[in-house]
Amino acid sequence: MKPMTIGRLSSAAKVKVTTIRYYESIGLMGTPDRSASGQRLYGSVDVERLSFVRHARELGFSMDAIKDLIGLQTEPDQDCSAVDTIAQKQLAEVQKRLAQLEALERELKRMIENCRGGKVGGCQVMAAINDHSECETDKHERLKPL
Amino acid sequence: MKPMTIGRLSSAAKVKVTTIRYYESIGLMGTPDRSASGQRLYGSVDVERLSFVRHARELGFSMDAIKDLIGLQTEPDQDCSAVDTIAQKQLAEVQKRLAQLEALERELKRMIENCRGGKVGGCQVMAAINDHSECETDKHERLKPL
DNA sequence: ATACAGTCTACAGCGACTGTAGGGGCAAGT
DNA sequence: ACTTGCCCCTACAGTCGCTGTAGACTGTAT
Ligand SMILES: [Zn+2]
Ligand SMILES: [Zn+2]
Ligand SMILES: [Zn+2]
Ligand SMILES: [Zn+2]
Repeated sequence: MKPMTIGRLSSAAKVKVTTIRYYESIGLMGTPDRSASGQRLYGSVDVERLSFVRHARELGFSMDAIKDLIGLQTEPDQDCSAVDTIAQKQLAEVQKRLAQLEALERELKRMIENCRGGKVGGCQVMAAINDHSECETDKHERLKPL
Repeated sequence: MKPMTIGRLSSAAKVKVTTIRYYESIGLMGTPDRSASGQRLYGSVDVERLSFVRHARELGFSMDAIKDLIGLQTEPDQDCSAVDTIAQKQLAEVQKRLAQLEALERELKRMIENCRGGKVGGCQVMAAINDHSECETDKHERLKPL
């Protein structure tokens, strides 16, 4: 149960040192104990918490959603429907993005297939970017990070 | 052929006024003429160029790629293979992101299906986020914006 | 004792915008 | 001529989730 420094936590949880400090700054990791010289000290509970955050990020959850999930984790007697709602929202986001990207894939493929080479002036890829008429226009919503 | 103000260009090309000024600031739109009082003045060629940029953005191309495409557009006698290479790279990006998101979808679905309700302490969604062992780990690369 | 790796704070930068503050301009209606 | 109200201008801060940098200090191994 001896405390570990931020570097050890970093390799245990596979989250970069700078990212851990960033998470602390946005209130995701609480304020750790400090050694006499001011170094942050962590325990195994922090490894778990940080691994949880990492996996949630890998699943595409926003920091806000993760804050909510961590809040719920500390109240294990509450009904889990709040958790499931967050996960379902995330699934819906992922599926929406999938639909958008599938449309992009079709459009890009079509553009590339139509091009028979030659000069830029006659390139079908260029023409297709210039011309919106072949779009699945409703799929051209803003692509946000996910 | 009378010039239009930035607002007219904005509605003609469906790109926000602030975004047009931003594109100018990063060198994507050249430096427009100005009226005596300093207002930007555009012509129909700018509508086309800006629409091209918008469609390329909607297709997920980065600003750097779009700069390259615009550069190529002004040399219509070159071979179009450079264009096609950019488009193929973009398609590859889209397909990579699709694979990642499909893995996320499967993982989220499985988590949600496994949850039988009850308290947070026993929630399978929480458990699955805590436990990486059921992951398609290789699909957990960083999700970058696209 | 010295070298080297790790840690500290504070701040700037990324991409692709969006929003705000505080001003000036322009056409139509009265 | 004057007012109303929208349009335009610049310059800068904020968004998200980090990442990188600078410069100083600490901890450990040889
Ligand atoms: Zn081509
Ligand atoms: Zn399209
Ligand atoms: Zn549940
Ligand atoms: Zn996973």
